[in-house]
Amino acid sequence: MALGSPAAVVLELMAMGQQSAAHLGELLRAASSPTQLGEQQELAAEILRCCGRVIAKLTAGATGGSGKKRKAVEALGAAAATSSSLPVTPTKRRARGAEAVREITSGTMADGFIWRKYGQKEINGCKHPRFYYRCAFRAQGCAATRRVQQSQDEPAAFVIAYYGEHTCRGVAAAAAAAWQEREVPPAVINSGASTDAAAAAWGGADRDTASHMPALLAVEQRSCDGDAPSETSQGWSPSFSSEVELDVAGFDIAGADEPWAYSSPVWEFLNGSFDWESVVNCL
DNA sequence: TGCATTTGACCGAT
DNA sequence: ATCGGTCAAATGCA
Repeated sequence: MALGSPAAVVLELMAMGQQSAAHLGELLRAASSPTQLGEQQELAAEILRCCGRVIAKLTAGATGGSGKKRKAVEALGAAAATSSSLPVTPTKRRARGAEAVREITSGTMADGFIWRKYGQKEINGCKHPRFYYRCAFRAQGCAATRRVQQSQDEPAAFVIAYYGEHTCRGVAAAAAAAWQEREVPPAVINSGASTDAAAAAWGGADRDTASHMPALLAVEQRSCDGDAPSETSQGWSPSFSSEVELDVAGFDIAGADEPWAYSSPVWEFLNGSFDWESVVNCL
């Protein structure tokens, strides 16, 4: 299945849905009374099953998918097994082993947010290094960070722990609105090949900067003052300058000429303009 | 030349 | 003392 093809888009969306449903299940378990629990849990489980069936169908129907890609898909399915816990107020230096706001296992590093890498560390007892990212809108006061660790036994999977809450959603949403007003022409989907798991997880380019546009950001909007990203010098200006390559949930978008211009099948899905007919034909 | 990324150093927690 | 998280100078790329 070609990366960026309609079927790939559906696969990606289903994985996102599966992840969300799993998270919802967690929340329900925590918030519901025992009497409500059964029905709500069943509903969440039903969503998971539906997503799972679509993913299974698409995976089975995929032509010539590499082993690596398959693994990534499997890992996405495994992402349903997520856990959430207590919120943590970010401090300058996080206490070792401090609990993440959310921790997931995913076949992709794409999560709809824009991250900037600020560190990498070899961790005792881990084959793979650990990556540290913070939100690209740190200058606007967004304190969200995440820690990415390639899974020991499943190289195509990444354990992603999130710390702090995003307060930059309003910025991204405003940018999205601006984009829609401008009716940017269709962007080019970059489906470049990748060799290692990390690169694959980024959808072909091992670049985290400006790579994951707010598919999720636009869903949940929260205000955050500040305009375009502006932090500079020693690196806190997100790289949405002239030639931006964007990647929404794993699909690279090249050719946008606006800092916040982005277009992708995933985005089309989210704003309701997705071409379902092509998907049906594809299947 | 300006930018993002890399990587060794630093610092706080255990 | 050790380990993990962050900082920031050095480096590389467009």
